[in-house]
Parts: sequence; C-alpha cells; structure tokens
Amino acid sequence: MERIEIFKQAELFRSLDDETLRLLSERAIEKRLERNEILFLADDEAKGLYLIAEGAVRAFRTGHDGREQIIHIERAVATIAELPVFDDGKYPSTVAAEEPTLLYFLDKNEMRRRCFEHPQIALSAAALFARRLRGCAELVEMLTLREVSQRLARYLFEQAQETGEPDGNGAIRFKQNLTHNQLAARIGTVREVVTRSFYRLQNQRLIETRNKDVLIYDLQALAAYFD
Amino acid sequence: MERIEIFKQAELFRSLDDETLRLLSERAIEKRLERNEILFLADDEAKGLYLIAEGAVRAFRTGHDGREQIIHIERAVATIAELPVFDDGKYPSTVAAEEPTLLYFLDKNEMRRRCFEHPQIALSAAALFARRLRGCAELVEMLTLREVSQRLARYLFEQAQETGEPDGNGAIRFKQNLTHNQLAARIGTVREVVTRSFYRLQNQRLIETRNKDVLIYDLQALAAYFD
DNA sequence: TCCGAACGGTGACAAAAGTCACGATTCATC
DNA sequence: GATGAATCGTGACTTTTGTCACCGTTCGGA
Repeated sequence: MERIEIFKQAELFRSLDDETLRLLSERAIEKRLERNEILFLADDEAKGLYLIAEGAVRAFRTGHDGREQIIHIERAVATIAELPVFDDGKYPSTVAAEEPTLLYFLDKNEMRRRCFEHPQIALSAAALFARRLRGCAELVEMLTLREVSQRLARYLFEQAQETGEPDGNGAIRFKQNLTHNQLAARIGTVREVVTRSFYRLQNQRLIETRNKDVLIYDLQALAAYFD
Repeated sequence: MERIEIFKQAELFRSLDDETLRLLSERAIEKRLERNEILFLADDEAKGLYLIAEGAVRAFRTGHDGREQIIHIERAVATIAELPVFDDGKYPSTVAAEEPTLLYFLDKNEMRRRCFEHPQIALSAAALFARRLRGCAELVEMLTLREVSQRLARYLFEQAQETGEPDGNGAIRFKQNLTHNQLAARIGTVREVVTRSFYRLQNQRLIETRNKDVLIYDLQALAAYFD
C-alpha cells in the first residue's frame, strides 16, 4: 500500500489534502520494531512523533521493581508521541511494540510548521487528546477507586463489547489472548492477583473461562459489578 | 477588572485579538459558586466550557462510598471542561469549587465556530491538553506504582518548590493548608493513612511538621524517597 | 518431536491500605 | 471567651494486595 494511503487513515491527518500528505509522508523515516522492542523511554528528549503503519504499541510507565503500568495502547493506523509537537516537552511515557511494528517518524519541527499551514491538524490533535484524557481519567478512577477484580471485570466487559460473539442463550463469548502478565500491566496489578481475580468472577457466576475463551453470562450483571 | 482583560489571561484565549475576545466575553454567562458547590457531574451532557475568573475548582471522580479522587485543580485564570468542545462528548469528571469562585460559561457550539475562525485556539487547546495528559500519566504512575507515603512525599516536594521559603541551614519551610481529607483525595487514599504517612516521613527524618508548617530538611533526599 | 522458556496455578506469608470507633484538639463564629 | 462542628490522632482490626517459592503445563522454535 502507498504510504500516503496509510497516512490518510490516521486520525491526525485525516483532514489533510493529498498534496500535503504526500509531502509529509515523503519525509517520514521508516522504523521497524520487534515485539517488546522499546521505541523511546519516558523523559527522553522528544524529537518527533510516530505514525503506526502496521502493528501496535503500548505506552506505559515503569516502577522501580520494573512493574509496568500501561497508559494506553495504539494500533495501526494511528499516531503516538504527538504531545511534544504541541508543548515541546519530553516523551511522557515509555513506548514499546506489542507485536512486530512498522512506524514512520515525523520530525516535530516540521509537524509544527504543518500545523500552522493546516490548522485542521491542531483540531484533530485536540480531539485526539480529548479522547486520551477521557481514557486517562477513567483509568485513574479505576486504579484508585475500584479493586482489582472490578478492574478486571471492566476490562472483560469492554473486550466483550469489542470482540464478543453471542453464544446462544444470551451469553457472550470471546477470546482472551493476553497473558496474565499483560493483563496485570493494564489493570494495575500483578500476575498472581489476576489469576485470583478470575476465580472471584467465576465464583460470583459472572464469567466462565475455558482455555483462552471467556464466557459472560450477563453483560449487565458484569457491568453492575464494577460500576 | 474588565471581562476582556480576564479572558486574555486564560491560556486558551491568550493568542486572540481584542475584537474576538470582546465578542466571546460579551456572550459569556456569569456564574458564582460557593465553596464545595458542584458545577457539573461526570457524564453530564456537556453544554460548554467555563472560564475561571476568580477562585479555583477541582475536577474529580467519585467512588461508590463517596470517596473522591482529584484529577486536577484549576485556579483563576484558566478554563475547564474544554474537552467537549473538541470531541463532543460528556463531561469527563465532576467539578466543584475549592473556594468561592466566579466563572464565565461559554457555549460549546459558539466555541467551535470560533475555533474555525481562529485556529490558534485549537493550537492552544492542544498545548493545554498536552500538559493535562502529562499530569494524568504522572498521576497514574503515582497511584499504581508508588505507595501512599511516596505519593505524599511527592506532593510535599511539589508544594515546597511552588511555595516553599528557605529557612536558614538549607532547609525549606511552607504552609500546608489542606485538611488531611483534601490531601487524601489528591494522593488517592483516606484521612487516616495520610496521618500515618506523615509520621513515616517524619520517622525517616525527611520532614518535620509543626502546626500547619512543614519543614523539609533536604529536598534531594525527599525526591530520592519517591523516585 | 524434543527442549527450554514462558506461562499459569497455588499455598504461605508479609505488607500496605482501608475501616471503625472514640477521644482530643482546633477552628469558626457568635 | 464559649460552644458546636470540623479536624486530627490513634489503636485494633479486616481486607486487599503484593511477594516468594515451587511445580505442572503450554508454546514456539530447532
């Protein structure tokens, strides 16, 4: 696929005309990451933003013990590390690849110039940031005001809505592909507690797990559990 | 003071010309809040944004038990609830006054029109959101990866930097005006644990509290404690 | 198909956080 | 200065979370 076609799919660039897109995409520098390879570290000097053309990345913070807390995940086609373009600060979190990933790097000064020429970029960025802020506020609430099994319930609820398939008698089924470690990094805990939280939800008859499948009997009941 | 002079001080409007500012400020609807009065609730239908002309507000989320977690505080002159202007969603958190507060309300549709006429607003908004996102990511890290006394240490550290005065022999002193309950809502815990965390820090010889005063012997040591 | 690494389950335990009750102190205001 | 409300200190306790060790299972390449 043409670079320009990829760029057009990113929320940040959706509103741009082909000519500008071509300019942008021609200057972009390609970069490939393997699974778990780190793109940059939190507080690194920020040189620009990245467009994710294939694959997915996670943005996270690390504690002393090395425990990770994921802030958000972005998958192709999307951008990451846009903040420094607008406030000239450092990278706000560490970013690593969730899977083999193809990225295009865009210099922040060039991006800034494009923003003045094409204010729609700033509007898109504002909308993008707005969504992120919502997610982040939600995350804060979950982390500090709910307990782990509620956070897990919420995660499963969202997965069910995104990828769930009806399973006869009103239940919903979906594949749970993350390891307990990955799950833990998302909901703010550790592996063992994830295991035990799954049991809690099973004992409450809210879910059933078989292999990598999760079966949710009643979405409403699950929502009621965490909300 | 003239409304327009106040508006000009808000980051969001700083780049606007006087004529536009006049238009905006003339349409704004005044609103006064007493201490702890609620402006709107999280998930309320968003009608527009507010400019804080005097006073300060807190944006927070509430748990079932009524416990509050503050996401951020904004004090005059600043804006709040700008998100819905850019992504048309609901209010992302509950907002209440920290002290008697004077606000000006601006309709979101009008704001949106102004954004198209004056793209600098979108750029300012992007910069503003960028700063908020940094704060929020930081908050997530603190809440989930550090323990309470570290979070308290960090809060005191920041206060020391903002309002601290040197106190002879290299120490720094400042007034701690918040109640333990308010403090708890900021650092994500409850009153009693705040009390005990203060003791921890004292026992570690990192701080000394006398009345409402906090004395920090060594800022670096305090920073090392939480970082 | 075999092997080593990654992953998941589990018990025992430690530590942190939260809850409750109650009394002492401080504060705001009359 | 008196007084009621808000705030703070504190001990005893429960719950949740995190840690550690260990073992069986699964998975992904050679």
